[in-house]
Amino acid sequence: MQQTVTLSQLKIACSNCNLRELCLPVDLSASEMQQLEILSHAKHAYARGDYLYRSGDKLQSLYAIHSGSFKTQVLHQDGREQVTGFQMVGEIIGLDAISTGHHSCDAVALESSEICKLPFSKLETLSRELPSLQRHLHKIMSSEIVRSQGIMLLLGSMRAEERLAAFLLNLSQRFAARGYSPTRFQLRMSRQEIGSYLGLKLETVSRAFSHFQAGGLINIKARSVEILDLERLNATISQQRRNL
Amino acid sequence: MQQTVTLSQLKIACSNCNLRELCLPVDLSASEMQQLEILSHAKHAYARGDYLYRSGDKLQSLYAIHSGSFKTQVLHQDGREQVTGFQMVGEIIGLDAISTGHHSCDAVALESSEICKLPFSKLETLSRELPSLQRHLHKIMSSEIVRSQGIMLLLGSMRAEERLAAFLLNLSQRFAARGYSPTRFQLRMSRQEIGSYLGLKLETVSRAFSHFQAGGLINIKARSVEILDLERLNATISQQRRNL
DNA sequence: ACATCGGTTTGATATATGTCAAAATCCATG
DNA sequence: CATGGATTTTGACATATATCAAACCGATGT
Repeated sequence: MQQTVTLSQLKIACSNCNLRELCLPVDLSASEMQQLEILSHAKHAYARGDYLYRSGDKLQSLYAIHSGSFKTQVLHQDGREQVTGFQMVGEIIGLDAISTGHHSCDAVALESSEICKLPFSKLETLSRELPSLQRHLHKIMSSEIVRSQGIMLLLGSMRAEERLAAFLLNLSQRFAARGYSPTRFQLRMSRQEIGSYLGLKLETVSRAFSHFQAGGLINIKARSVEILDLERLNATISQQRRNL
Repeated sequence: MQQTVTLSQLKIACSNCNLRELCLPVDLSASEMQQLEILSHAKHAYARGDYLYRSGDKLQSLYAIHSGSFKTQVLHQDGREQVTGFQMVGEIIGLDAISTGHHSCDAVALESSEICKLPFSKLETLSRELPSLQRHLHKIMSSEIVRSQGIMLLLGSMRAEERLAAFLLNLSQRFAARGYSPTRFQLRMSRQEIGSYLGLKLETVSRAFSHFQAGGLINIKARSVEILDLERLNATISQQRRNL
């Protein structure tokens, strides 16, 4: 017999560990809830620069970011590196390791951060019993696929300033979704890292920022950003055409 | 009571529908096998240029390519398009739709092709009962994530000829894995499409091909490719450095 | 307060790739 | 087998972004 819990109870359970991405507004029995909770009790701290995992590490867990932020990067043998994403509170990382059982990229803390580890084998077992968890896991993975389609579009067919505008707008939305200001925020990453992510050199990133500033689109001083004109920033994308 | 089937039986079942990616060398009971088979009986034909699905279409199935090949592409509102992948026999497409319940890209046949539809809801139900199917589904999704990391690296930090070399080598491996020659094959896509995929203009693709040909790395005439020097083609990548 | 060090901005110049255009080739169709 | 439209190749030139270098700035620690 199932004793269902209310949505608010569930939310409290979630906010314990801030599993924004993992929790769904679904009915779960109390015992199911408990099962879910055992997944996410341990919390681990990382300092700026710490590796959450490295390419080649064995798959153990997925990682829910409880606070702080991370970057993921892939390294080519010759030392080239490419930042593949910036992750913030509530996002799940580590999905790359499911494919081979070993991570295919590094995850590095951009600031002091806390992580909830979600042992993957437990997650798999549990998601066989909880369809809504299963569904959600699938959605998280699929979202990551969709996200990377967006990056491909960006890298493959946008020019420098369009890329940077897209980047800023994406951050803006994600901050907004977390209840922070969509127009004033701190960048957690360097120009170099932004450049790597966007397929640009750091100087190009810097110049594009300066240009946006000169145009009155943003205010930027070092790493603190204020978006002054979301409208025009949006219009920046898809203005300069480049018919690939 | 479970009556397990042998590996070879399973392979036969797979080769029916060529679900290279979907089937695992695992023990399944005969009834489980039957369940799996009901997924994959229908086969559908597509002609060159036909859409398998379009961006916005509702998620119905995942699609296993039984023969032929496809491209996937995302469209930006302004008409810009980016090819996000070329898929061939045995590969599964449609994963992008799981996230929102609607497809986020188009899938277009590059030649006459046949598709096995795998109704996603059945796949989800079934994978709750068959852990090895569950695991495999997860692996397929994760592989797609890993693949796109590779594309990001390519688009973000390689130069034109490196990209094209990586592209050719990737095709070569995939043909080899399917029992075809790794050194002689037909391209199913135009220079334009290759360019879109690699973030280059078609002229640049053409020039790079010509350059490889002049260097004795490949023989290319229209869409038929012969790789003459896999070694040096490999070395092309990671030679010209670009420290992003 | 000062020195130091990474990160950022800005300038001058170089270069890879895009753009435009024309010729060559391929392929489908009658 | 011939024709015409699409695709591909090649050339000349333009341009966005990289490269190299110097100055600037802000945080950190002495």
